[in-house]
Amino acid sequence: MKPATIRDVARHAQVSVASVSRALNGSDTVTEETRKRILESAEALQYVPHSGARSLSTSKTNTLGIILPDLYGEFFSELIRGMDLAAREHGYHLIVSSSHDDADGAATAIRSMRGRVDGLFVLSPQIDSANLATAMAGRLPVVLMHGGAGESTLPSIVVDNNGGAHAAVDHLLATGCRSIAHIAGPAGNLEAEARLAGYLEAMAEAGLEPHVVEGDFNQGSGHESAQALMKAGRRFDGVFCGNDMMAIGALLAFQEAGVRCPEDIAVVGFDDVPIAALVRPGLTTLRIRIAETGRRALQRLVSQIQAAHAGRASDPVPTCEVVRPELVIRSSTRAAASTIRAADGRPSALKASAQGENQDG
Amino acid sequence: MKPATIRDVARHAQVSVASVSRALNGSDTVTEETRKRILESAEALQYVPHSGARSLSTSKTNTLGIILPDLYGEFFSELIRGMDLAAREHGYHLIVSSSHDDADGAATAIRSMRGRVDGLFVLSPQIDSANLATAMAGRLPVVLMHGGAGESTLPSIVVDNNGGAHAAVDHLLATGCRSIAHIAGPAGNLEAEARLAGYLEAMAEAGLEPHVVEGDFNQGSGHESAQALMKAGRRFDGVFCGNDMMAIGALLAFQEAGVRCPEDIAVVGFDDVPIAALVRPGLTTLRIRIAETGRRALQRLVSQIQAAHAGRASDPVPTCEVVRPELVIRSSTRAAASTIRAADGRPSALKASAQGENQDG
DNA sequence: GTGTGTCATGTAACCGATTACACGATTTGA
DNA sequence: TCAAATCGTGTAATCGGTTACATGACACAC
Repeated sequence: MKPATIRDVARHAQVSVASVSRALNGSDTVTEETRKRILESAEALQYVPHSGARSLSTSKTNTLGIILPDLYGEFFSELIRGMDLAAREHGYHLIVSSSHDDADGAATAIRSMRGRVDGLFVLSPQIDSANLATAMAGRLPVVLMHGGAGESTLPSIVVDNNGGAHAAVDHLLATGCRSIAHIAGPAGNLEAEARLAGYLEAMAEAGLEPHVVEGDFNQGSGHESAQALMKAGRRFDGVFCGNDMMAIGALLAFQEAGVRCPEDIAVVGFDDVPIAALVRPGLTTLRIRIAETGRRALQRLVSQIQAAHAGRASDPVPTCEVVRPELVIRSSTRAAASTIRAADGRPSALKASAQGENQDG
Repeated sequence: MKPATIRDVARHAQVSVASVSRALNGSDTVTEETRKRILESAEALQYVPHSGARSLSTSKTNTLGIILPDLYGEFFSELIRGMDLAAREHGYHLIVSSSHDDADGAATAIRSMRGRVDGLFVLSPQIDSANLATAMAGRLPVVLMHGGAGESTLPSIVVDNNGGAHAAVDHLLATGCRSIAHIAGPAGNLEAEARLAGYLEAMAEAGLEPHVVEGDFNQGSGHESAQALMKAGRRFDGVFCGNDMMAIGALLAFQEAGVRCPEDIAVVGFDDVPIAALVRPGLTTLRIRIAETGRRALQRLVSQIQAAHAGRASDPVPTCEVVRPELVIRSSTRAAASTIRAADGRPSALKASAQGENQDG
């Protein structure tokens, strides 16, 4: 009835527990014949090593934890997909804890994971969670993933939100826009703030007057903000939205008001969520290869763990890896001025759009 | 340097390890004063109990595993969100293993989780994985989640795909459609097959001639299948698609061909993914409360574990819980015939659409 | 034949928590 | 005043692996 232990297997195969352990872990010197006998016994008894016992003696759990914020949707699952694939290659399991919308919740989650993971990913769009992770995690290897600048004292992977915002504005400029507004994400969200900063910088560089409306990253707020823009005293010919969902809300608002996109106003989003390729007009946006980023994050964490295990405390200089978003041009923006003469259609935009239909690269 | 153990805490607080254990697990009788001293020592030493050691002596891991197929996107993250919330309430952690597109991969994942979880969720749209789970899991409590009929010998939660398909066809009939096609999901997928069966039954009941095109659940195949329908000898006034993504592909194909929806052809999807409310026209579909389903699945598994622990082997009759999808009417279908005379607009449809805009209820 | 080295295998200590049982101190009741 | 009950705390066995070290068999060299 009770699950078989290593001693049961040893008895059944008429060898010692040490031999069983050696045979099962492949490593040491065991005769081919005894190994075979042991494997057969293990099979016969349906033996499964007790991970707790193993982790007790090796002081490794082969498990990594992921602390996620409350943002759900495509981003979440894509990230985990990439991580999981990589984790399996390295022989790790993944424990997730999602829906932490505040720093306290994240702290509790981190605490409850300590002792059962070898390393931790912390995704914290909230401002102070970064420091918090430092405090909570103690000696646990951590990889931070957030959208702020690289001022953290921990190894991290960040999206170059600032650069992405720059690229968005530059693209709008290149397609002839001169009056460009920004629908920003919620204050206090690092990603949102970095994108806003990038927008402001790019506008300043171009010598143009910025105009910002604050949204909350949801579709509804994009809709409202777009209406606010249309009511504003000024006429805009381009909008850079803090993320795709708000951009889609804005597209709908323009459509309802009879404002044509991109003829009257061009729209750029951020993230390249799958919906972005499906709405009409297709949304020009900045793509982040999420699964790929997850994979890289995992490799970072694993090599950090190995380093820690090998003696070296950790990276002397915790490096901050940057993921650069990539501009995906679809029909919500006009073709760049330089290509507009090439054909009557919109060749480059169409091509980019078609390419954008398939997920992830 | 090394993490503090319970003995370190005991020494620091000048008590025995037993008292520390008791104080930390809340349960037993400990003087308020010693408890306080112990908690202080634990805090001072940054003590974190070793989960492996604990699991060794209690033979519990407080961890549940989730085996997921390769389907990614909203469904995945919503499900885990619901599960995770419930798991936290019950004091459980969640280990995920995703991207198992075949039975072998799932088997490997199940094997590698044995011994480190107290129970397992298996999501298996592939036909034979159900039996496979039985074989692999051994005495481990399992909750199966799939879309087939309830013939399994294990406790399971299934979506009533057949009934949902019925409802979709009935709705199309009620709005006046008489020539209804079905864009099916891939053969071999339980969900797809149950939806197809529901469609065929409903059509037979209505005495109508069915017409099926096979897709693969992706947007692209919906697009192609819709084109195939337009080229078919017959003219259709309604399409029921196996899922929302294919329905969206179909909507685009109709739009491109100048076929109006819902005037020329009405479209119904399945799943109610968030995009469904965002496309124009808003997609009428069958909503599954994914997060809620995840929460219920978790409670099932936990009570099963408790039952097993309390002595009873498991449910004598493994019950199969059914989740009934709910029809969400948006503007991709006409209003039902009975309400069409109520006003010139499309009151019931609009109302349902607005309601459908907010996620999950 | 004895010594030395190699190699497969066995013995037992250890990892860190839980908990049955033991123990001593105090309270309660007759 | 003594026996019994109650209560807080300590001691040590236990969970199931891993692994340093011990052991014994055998080969080879002298």
